[in-house]
Amino acid sequence: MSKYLVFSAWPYINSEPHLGTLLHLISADYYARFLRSTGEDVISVSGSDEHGTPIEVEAIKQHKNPKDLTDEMHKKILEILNAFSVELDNYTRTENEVHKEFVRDFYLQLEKNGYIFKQTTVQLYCEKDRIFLPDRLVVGKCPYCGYEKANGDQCDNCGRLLEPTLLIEPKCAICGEKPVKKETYHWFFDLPKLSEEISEYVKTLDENVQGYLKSMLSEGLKPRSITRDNRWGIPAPFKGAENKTIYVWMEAVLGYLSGVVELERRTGKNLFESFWLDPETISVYFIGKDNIPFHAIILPALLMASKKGYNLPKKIASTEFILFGQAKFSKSQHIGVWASDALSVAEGEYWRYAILALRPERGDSSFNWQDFDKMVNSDLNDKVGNYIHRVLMFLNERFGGVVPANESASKEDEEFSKSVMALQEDFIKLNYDLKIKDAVKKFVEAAELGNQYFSSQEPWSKIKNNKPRVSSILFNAVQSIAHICFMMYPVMPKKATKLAETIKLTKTGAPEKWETIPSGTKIGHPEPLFQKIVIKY
RNA sequence: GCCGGGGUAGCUCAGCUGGUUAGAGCGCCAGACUCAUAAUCUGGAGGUCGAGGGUUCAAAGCCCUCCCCCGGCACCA
Repeated sequence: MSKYLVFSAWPYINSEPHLGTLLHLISADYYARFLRSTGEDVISVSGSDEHGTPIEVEAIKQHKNPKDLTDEMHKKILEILNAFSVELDNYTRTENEVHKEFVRDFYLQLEKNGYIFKQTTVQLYCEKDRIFLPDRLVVGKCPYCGYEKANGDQCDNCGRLLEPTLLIEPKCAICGEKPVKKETYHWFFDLPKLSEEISEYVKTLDENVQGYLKSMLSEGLKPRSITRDNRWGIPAPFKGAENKTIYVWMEAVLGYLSGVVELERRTGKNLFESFWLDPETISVYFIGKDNIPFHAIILPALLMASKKGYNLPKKIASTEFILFGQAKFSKSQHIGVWASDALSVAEGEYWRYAILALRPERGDSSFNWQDFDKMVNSDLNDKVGNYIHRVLMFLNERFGGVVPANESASKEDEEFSKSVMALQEDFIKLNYDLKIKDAVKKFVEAAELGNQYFSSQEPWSKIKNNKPRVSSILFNAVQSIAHICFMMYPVMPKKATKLAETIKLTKTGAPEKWETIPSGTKIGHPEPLFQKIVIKY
């Protein structure tokens, strides 16, 4: 048994989450459930990332207080997570007091350790909105192609990288007024000081992750500013920084720690020290590729700089993007699938299967409704659901719902049980290797084997003259369902739990033996586990 | 421009430490069965593996050149 910290990237809650955001939360929930079902010691944490400029801007647009806005959004997220059966040990938010206190203490410690310095910079400022504008929030005419709506950091039309000062007729993206240059000062994290340690550390990560960091590392790490002139955020703890807040990213990543502190206080168990300070703890981070620098460089560097001996990220399970057809999900262009759209089409657990089976572990993967239709109606309903149902109905009709004895075993039975057990072993190994996309499909493959077995053995015709043989067939078919149930659990916990109740499967762990449901067990009345859905597309 | 990922059957993808006639699912065509939510099972057709060159007894896989798509390039979270 090992200790595991399972984390999902914290969703930034300026808008409703879409499939891509849900992917990490569902992956983390899946993985935590899998690990626990095999007997590991697991803590899973995530939360709403709710500070920073985009939310402040959104609040200005909606004429709301940022806190009221994120209160609403956080509540909505909790409902969404519930609908997708995501039950982490602690899903919290960056507005919680434990987090704020933790972050302030953490940065004071870094200052004490000599990793913080102050520097003056010049930025664009909107006098009307009283806000410093990040590059992206400045729009204007591209000096290269003349595109009117170029952002301060990049022109979407010609793709060139820009500086806000290069824009012709720069305007504030919020109100359209012309911004002014204004001097300000910020506190910086001295990342270069840790260059060597970070370079060494990065070598312990997946090659895929290293690829994304190559250019960053070869160009040399640069200091990273910790503070912002925003009003909405955690007040910076440094002397003279009373009117500054901490840059969202630099505080949100610390939620992985504060979330465990919070959990510890709630449960009264010694969790923080036990998990976070144990170098043997296996920490797994489910994130998108866009978050790699923060998780593979900034977070470890912060942890190193604290000199507390915190567990550095061990496995960064980053994924590529889920595309909608050929296009990237886009809120402004209404491309993609958002949580509430998804739930109006199918229940959350169907989506868990679809999203995990689509996990873009290798390259970008693309979502389309035809495939989703197939995954739900064919994989889940026709193959898995129908296999379970046909077996249990047969058992009900011919054996009064009582699992018969294995009276007349045959070579085919043995082959079948071996194949299913092999699938289960694959399933376990793939999960430990974080090949979730493949692991998730194993219960469907098991049901396919079951359907083949059942069809080839034809118990419905043998029942006429060879009942002992039929007893064995049903015995084996029922056992296979127990194994399917185990593999299905992390994917669709509620469905699997319902199935477990029906077949009287009491043990929750991996069935070690083929014979998991003893002969003589009276199973419950079978109800179809899945329903077909109708999708308009 | 630099860095990274990708380009394999109509579609979605696997295979990529080089080695039998390149695989799966869906879709399509044909057949079987009736226990089951008309579900299932069996068989078939279909690809010069982005382009060209090279290394090798042997390349989808390694090397070189080029083309196309996506992402990153650090005060966007």
